[in-house]
Amino acid sequence: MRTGIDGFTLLPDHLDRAAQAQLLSLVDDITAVAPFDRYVMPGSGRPFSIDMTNAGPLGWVADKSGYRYSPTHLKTGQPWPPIPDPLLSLWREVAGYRADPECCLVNLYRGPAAKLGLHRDEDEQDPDAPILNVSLGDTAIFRLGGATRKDPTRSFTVSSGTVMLFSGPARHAYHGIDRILPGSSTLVPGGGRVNLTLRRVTPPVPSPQGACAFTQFQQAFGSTA
DNA sequence: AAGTCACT
DNA sequence: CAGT
Repeated sequence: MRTGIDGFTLLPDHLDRAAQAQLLSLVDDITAVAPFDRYVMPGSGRPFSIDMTNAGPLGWVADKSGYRYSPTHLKTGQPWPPIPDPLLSLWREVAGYRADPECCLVNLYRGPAAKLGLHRDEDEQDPDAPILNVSLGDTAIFRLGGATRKDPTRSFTVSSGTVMLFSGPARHAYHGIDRILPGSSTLVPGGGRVNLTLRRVTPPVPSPQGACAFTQFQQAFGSTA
């Protein structure tokens, strides 16, 4: 589907109700191990308005010191649970990337105050891998801009089962969630929206360019010297 | 500022 | 609703 920004793909209703319910159930399994957390913003220490957790070898975290990827949950200290197979399958089907994602960030938007301001995903070391986004539950008003904060933005709704892919230029585009439309879905008990974003964090080996055998050896086996 | 708001 |  074309939308104005190169590399952006919108797939409304890509997942049927059964698939949505399955993913939500898998999110329950994730949060049983890695409970939702309410991060605070770097510097200000003000809390986000949404709850977050992760699956995968690396999880996106935030605290007063900054944004980063962590192999463990900030509060429990435990590793994140693995990314469920159906999500890996979805990535392989839709993302068109040669390596699997390392992070599934789970965002829970609940209540009228839940939003996420315009931002770019720029904490990943692999700048080329696409980002895959899955909407579950209540409809959100999503905003998509461009490469800089000054670029024009436009908003549109994303309902449960919608999948979005950000590749190429859209991979680094500003985006955010303006608000949630309460009561727009019955999928999430008690209402709310669950958003999943699948990210590749580290560059896969061997790297596409710079295919130096020694570098590949170092990347594969680690360098201790 | 992965924020919030008032105003056009 | 989009921009400041």
